[in-house]
Amino acid sequence: MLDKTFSPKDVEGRIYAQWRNAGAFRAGNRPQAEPFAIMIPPPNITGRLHIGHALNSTLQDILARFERMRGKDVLWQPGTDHAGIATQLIVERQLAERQMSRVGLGREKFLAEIWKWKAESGGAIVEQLHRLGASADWSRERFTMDEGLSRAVAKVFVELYRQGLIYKDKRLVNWDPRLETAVSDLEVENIEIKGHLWHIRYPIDDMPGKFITIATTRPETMLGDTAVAVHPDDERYKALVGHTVVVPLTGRLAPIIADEHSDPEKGTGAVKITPAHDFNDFEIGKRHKLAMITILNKDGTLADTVPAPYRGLSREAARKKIIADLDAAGLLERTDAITHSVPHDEKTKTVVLEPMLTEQWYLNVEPLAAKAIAAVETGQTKFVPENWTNVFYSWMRNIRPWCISRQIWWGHQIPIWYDADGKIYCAETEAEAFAQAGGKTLTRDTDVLDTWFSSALWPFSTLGWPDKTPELARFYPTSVLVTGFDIIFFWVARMMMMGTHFMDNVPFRTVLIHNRVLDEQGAKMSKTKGNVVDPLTLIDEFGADALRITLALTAGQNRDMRIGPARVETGRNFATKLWNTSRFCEMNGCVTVPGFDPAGVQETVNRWIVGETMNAIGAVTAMIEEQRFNEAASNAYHFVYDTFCDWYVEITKPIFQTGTDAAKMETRATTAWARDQILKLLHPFMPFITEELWARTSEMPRDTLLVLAEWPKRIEIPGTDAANAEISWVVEMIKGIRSVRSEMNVPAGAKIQMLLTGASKIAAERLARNRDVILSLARLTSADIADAIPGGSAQFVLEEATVALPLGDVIDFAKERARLEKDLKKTEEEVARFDAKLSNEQFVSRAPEEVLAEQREKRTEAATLAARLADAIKRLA
RNA sequence: GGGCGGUUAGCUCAGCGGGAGAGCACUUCCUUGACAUGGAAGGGGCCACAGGUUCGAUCCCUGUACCGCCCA
Repeated sequence: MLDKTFSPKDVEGRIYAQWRNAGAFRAGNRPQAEPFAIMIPPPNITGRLHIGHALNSTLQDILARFERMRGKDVLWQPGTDHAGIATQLIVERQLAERQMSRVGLGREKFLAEIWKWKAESGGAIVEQLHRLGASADWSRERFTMDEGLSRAVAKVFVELYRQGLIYKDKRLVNWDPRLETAVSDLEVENIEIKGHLWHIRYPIDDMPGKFITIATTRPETMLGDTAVAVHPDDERYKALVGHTVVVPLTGRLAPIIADEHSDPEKGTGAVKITPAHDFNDFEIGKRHKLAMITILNKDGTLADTVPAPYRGLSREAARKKIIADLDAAGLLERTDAITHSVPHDEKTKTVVLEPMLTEQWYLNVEPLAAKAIAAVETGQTKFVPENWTNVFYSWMRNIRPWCISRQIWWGHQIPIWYDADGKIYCAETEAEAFAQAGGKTLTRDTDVLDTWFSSALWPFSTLGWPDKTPELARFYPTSVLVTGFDIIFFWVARMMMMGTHFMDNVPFRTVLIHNRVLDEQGAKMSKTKGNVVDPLTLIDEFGADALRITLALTAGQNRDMRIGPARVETGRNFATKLWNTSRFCEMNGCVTVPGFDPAGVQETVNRWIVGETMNAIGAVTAMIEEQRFNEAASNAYHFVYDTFCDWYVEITKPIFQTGTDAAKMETRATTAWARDQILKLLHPFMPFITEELWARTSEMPRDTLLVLAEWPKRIEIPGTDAANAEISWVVEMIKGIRSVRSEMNVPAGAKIQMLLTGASKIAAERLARNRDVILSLARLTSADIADAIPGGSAQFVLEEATVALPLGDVIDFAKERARLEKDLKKTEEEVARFDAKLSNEQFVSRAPEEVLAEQREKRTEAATLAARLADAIKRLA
């Protein structure tokens, strides 16, 4: 006997182990079947499961379980990435606590420390995915720093190098002065902060007493100024172009140049140019062949290239001193308070990044992007929803060279070696490089590659590339990638480029972009705000199934979704309902009958639920196929809750109490069958509870675990339409009676009589067949056909007939009249609306015939109802 | 500045050319033999605004306002 409620925490761990022991998640078990592959967007090893992962993984799992049940050979490829910067940061911090440092340890020992950390803490997120029920093939779990994946990285680098697409260049990069490494453009977060616009006078060298005033938000960079620029058409400054200024505090002479970049509307219209510390200025510097003076050390302090008083100062201190010094010199004209956006590091959002002139490795991604764009244009890869295609295009069409080197140690070290003369050798292995160099002494480039470089290879490196493995042949291109819109640039774009370039085929057929998860108030979750919803807490409190079905129900076609405990309660309540309805089935002896044929049932209510179940199967299947998860979940939810629990189970209760043996037997079998279909339909959304019920609702051991059971198929069953008409009639009858009872304040316990007048032969037969159900669910003592309606009756109209409830003294005539008149008024308004439409010549002549017929039909129905209501009111008097 | 999304019941959202829907919240009633993590019955909406297309617009088009996101 099932317990009264479902206890997720007692079940989830056991069931998950059962699935894994059965090898249920393994790919490759069905060599004859159609393959279906999903690549997990690898979470990074420093990560903890957040609600976004929970949504992402739930959707992938729904697809994986659905396709597995449909008989496909499913590969859901799991794994993690090494998160170069984040991981190094964590381990460095831990070393600092032990009074140790990265540099102190040296590269080799430091890397050993990271591997040690990875072994201890790097698997947390994987464990958390297990708790969610993720049915990934863990036997194939990969890590971007694995031997095989590292080999893929080396091979890709070498090939791209040989193709001339990877090159070294000295240009501006976004520099993180705390980590002392270059970071990607995408890892820069521009944050609006309050600052100042300082107006500074630059004396003109050959015009004593004359100044040109520039405006800047970063006065400290003036120490690296090598020009002042004005717009060529700016009349105010035309005469000054070609003259020279003396850059204050440095005494350096710098030309006043004309360049379209200067915006006459902004500031004073004259801008200082610091080519080594500003992206725009860098371009201007190149155009005008200006000197590029780097004034910062790698740690962000001022370098020896600046005048002595400022050397070694932090950027902040230097700014303060410079402003004070300018002020003292009478060169500070004005200070405006403004807000402007300042580049910060994405991780901590506390470090101001600097454009720095450094030598880095770049990948010329333009030719790769062209292939990726073409693949989307020709429909080889589709974005769902489609409008994300434009986001992809706009990024790809404006793509810039990708700076792939990082000045850190944790990651794939760049496969480049230098000899004593600085000659470059690029090879997949050290031995190969030595061979190339003819045995010369070589030193390896100390930089590592951007983490995304290896992530970009994920769809094929995890399948064994560069080896020609069977998995690669079978599962590439993968079926669908499920991810959030925030990483279209980061990851999707890069996988598309590497996939099309190296595999000559797209990495995935569909890119499914899901919602971004906000908190219950609609705010972006962040640690600093403290509004992070922890999925594990939700799982502890409500169960993984409750969280999953809630996520699925909420995952609509809009951009955001909100999640919090209050919402997950809905899912938990649904799980309880499912549990208890199964418990009810059990108590009434509903056990699965082998070979049960749903087409063979005789009882109307059974034929009806068979038809409804088929409809639900059709709808849920179609909606998952269309990747409309909320629609799929919602269809399943309402079928189970409304159709099965609220009506089917209630209608069959009298059969179990007073029905014939044959009716009981058939109803038990049908109930068990419908319940089994429900467990299957819900399995992708709520795998734990359905698996548990699958096992516990069967007297005989099941042939298979539910996870491997066959997805139900929708079949046309003859006679379900008639059954549906009859049960709908019964339901309307019961609802009508309940409604009148409630409005007339008939006590819930009081049993009353019902008389059906004006009934057709069909209605009379329906009443006879379903009398027990109606008596029970509407709480009646009798339900009979009558010729006339007794006085003191409450009434309502059911199709051609009128239902009368002789309430005698109980009835409040004024109230009853008001109730009927309200209905009548509504119905008459409806009739009037249809009349207006149907008397519109334009409508009658232009609307399609079927619409016209439909409107006439509806008009007739409404008119009939109105007439009956009018009769009912007349009888009251 | 460029691009994209949103504006529907108190809240969160579905719907998307021919009779306004769900969940939660709210009101009333119900310790009915699966379930109070439950059941029954209700109240509540000029579908942001203004034009246009159409026989007909919450739905399509244009514009406006406001909110949000991304990019510069």
